[in-house]
Amino acid sequence: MKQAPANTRFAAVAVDIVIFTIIDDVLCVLLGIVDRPPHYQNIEACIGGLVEVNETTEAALHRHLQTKTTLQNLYIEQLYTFSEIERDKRNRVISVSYLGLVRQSEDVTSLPEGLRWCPVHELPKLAYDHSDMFAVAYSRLKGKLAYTTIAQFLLPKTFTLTELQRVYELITGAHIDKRNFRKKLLSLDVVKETGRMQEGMKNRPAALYTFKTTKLVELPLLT
Amino acid sequence: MKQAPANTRFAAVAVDIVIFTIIDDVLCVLLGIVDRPPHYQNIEACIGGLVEVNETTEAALHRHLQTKTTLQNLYIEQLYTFSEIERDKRNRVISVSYLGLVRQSEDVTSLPEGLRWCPVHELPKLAYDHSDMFAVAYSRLKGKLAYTTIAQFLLPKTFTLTELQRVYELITGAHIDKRNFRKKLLSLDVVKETGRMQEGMKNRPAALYTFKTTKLVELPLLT
DNA sequence: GCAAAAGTGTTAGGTATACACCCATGC
DNA sequence: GCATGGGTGTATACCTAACACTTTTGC
Repeated sequence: MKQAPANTRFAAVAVDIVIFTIIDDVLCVLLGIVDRPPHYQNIEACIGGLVEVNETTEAALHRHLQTKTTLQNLYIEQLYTFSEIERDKRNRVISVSYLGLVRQSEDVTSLPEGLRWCPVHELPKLAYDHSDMFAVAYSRLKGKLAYTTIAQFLLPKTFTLTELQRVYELITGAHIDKRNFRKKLLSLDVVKETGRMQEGMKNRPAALYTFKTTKLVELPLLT
Repeated sequence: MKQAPANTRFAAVAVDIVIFTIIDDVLCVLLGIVDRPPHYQNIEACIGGLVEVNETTEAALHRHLQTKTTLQNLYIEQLYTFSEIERDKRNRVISVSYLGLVRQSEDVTSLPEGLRWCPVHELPKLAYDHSDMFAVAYSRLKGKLAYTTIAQFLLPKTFTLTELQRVYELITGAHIDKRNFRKKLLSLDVVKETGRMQEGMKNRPAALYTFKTTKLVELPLLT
């Protein structure tokens, strides 16, 4: 195993991830119970864990996600590195934080013991500096919504245009005109009709769309 | 001094900074000679250094800037954290990188031995993963130029509108119409006339402007 | 008076916004 | 047939983009 330089026994490096999803028309974030007396008891935080000497921060993140959740196919991007000396009152830990998005689907709601989806508007005070971390993540999400197709990672692979519009409305908090939204979106040439229709609705069924690519595309989706 | 957890003797954490400035109408980046045999000889890199256990990454960055350069009043923002295991062939080092901008002024060109300003279009292959780091920094700079007033940190405190326009043209590589640029800029209400004029020009002297605030302001400065 | 850069308005085309009604389905 | 959300077009205001000449200064 590759060693750190002998004279630089350093702080631990950790990764933490702020994971968003939409459940029942509410934007939620994944929180886990922290139980680390004396400083952190009866308090929640984003999930994460230490980085080993022989793994990248991305590898560490995936390892912690696998051992602590059953979530699959997340969209992940690096967010910010937090290094305040007292950010973890127990030890010196530098944290590389990530933003994660999970598509809406059934298995999202089946979480292991100790984890929960918390609506972002009911967020409690979090352990460590995770309240700041959440704020950075939420701000990044809002920002990227406007000029990328990041919303796709909060929706099922196929979705109705109304569902996509709701993602924008939920996260920006603003009402969007249905006709203008569709006109703009279709002009950007990033989604295509699947030809299939929503089923089991008690009203007129909506056409199902899908993004042309699962990559994040940069373009001004909202003005 | 606060200790790292006993069981987490970790890789070193470093900071590195990609510093841009404009010299003689050319966008340049600060490089320093690296001399670390056997892997890194006769090669340049961005400046940086290790983070100590009892300092934040920002504090470490300022410490290394002070000891290695005479630059003052930089604009600095965190960029990205690089953690590839082999990114430094000598030891495991995670690097928190920063973007730095220095205003054009005389003292910018008086650099200590071993440092130089390299035009971004003549950039050599850099040590470690600093070529990637540069690419991320350059991309961030281009991106933020479009929707913030970040250009102010590449200009003297007072400047002419033509100088400001040149910053945009240099970094985006696109020609901008003078009349449209001025109209847009003035409508955004971020700069004000100082009332003073450029002196010593062999042509008509230009009015000197200044930004209303030295904070970074977010707004669409370019379409 | 000539060279060099500063400064200034108008028009046309495209984009954003505001707005209301009919349609398809389940019950 | 009624309640529910799906789906569609137009008119206006605004913003963007293209474009050329006069002004001021140093030499």
